[in-house]
Amino acid sequence: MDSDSNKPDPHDPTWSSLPSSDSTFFFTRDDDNDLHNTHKITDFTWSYNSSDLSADVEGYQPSDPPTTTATASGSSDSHLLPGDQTSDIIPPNPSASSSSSEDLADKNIVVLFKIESNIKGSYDYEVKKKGQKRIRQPRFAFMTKSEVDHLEDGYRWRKYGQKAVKNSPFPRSYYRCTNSKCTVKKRVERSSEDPSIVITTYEGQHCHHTIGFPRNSGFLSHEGAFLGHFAPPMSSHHQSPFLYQGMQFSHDSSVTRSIAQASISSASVQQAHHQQQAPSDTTDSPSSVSQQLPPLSSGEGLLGDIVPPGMRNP
DNA sequence: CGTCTTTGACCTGCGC
DNA sequence: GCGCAGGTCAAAGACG
Repeated sequence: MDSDSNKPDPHDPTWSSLPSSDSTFFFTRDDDNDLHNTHKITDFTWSYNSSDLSADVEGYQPSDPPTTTATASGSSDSHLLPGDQTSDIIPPNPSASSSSSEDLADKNIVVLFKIESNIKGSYDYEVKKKGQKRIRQPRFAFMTKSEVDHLEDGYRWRKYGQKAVKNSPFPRSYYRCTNSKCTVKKRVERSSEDPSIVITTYEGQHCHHTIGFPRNSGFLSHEGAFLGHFAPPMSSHHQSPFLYQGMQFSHDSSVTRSIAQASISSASVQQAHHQQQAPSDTTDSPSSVSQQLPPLSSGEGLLGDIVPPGMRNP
């Protein structure tokens, strides 16, 4: 019964589903995880593909190995309704993060959230469009406290649309993976309630590697080197060095990698920002985010490219 | 010249 | 059927 207490129960008043568009649900817990009021790191990952639904959830503590791991699994063959799917999914254990909430609040990072439940109760639903069937793929959304709207995640994206969102002063941007064989899309929008939070929704799964050696883009060159450390080949089942982040990837979910990479990118930005704001603050845990990353040259690389000039140290 | 962003038009689903 | 909102297309322009 203990494990059930961590499941989002629609009848449990301590769990709530934040309103969001379409069929996306952000589960949070009023007593501990109010995304609008707290800035906690609660890193966890999801593995999700067409034949198997599973999730690895890990509480993250800066100085300790992951203390909480939960796994939920299911099968698309079971024809679960959306509610059933999400109720099978175990969100991060609030207690695992609460022990370090003071430190984590300083990191100024929000993470994230899984989701996905498909419209109309079907796992994959099809929509006829000009004689063709369009398959709506599973979606994953997460929230990141970031000043950067479009979080880098190791893939190249082409923006194909932007729309104003009702009841929100911030537009929603639509991106598509630039790989012609890849159908992954993502939406990026800012929370209307907390403009510092970026909501990114991925749809689909990459069928290719991240960008290892991109074109002559300064950012991507650094990023490629960065991801070269972190992103295993899709065929690899070795443990990812992302364990440094308290994350663990299961199977081959490139979407999961995208999410985690974006989260780390954001974490790096926020960490840089944090250091810039309080350069003399040495009270951070020695295993804070940036210190767990492979060394990057000072002011260069990922941080140097992501962080707006105004945020950088001179 | 290739790539990417912008942006108005268009398409689709849904509620009334 | 109509209107609204979300999502997508594609032409035009910007940029390196």
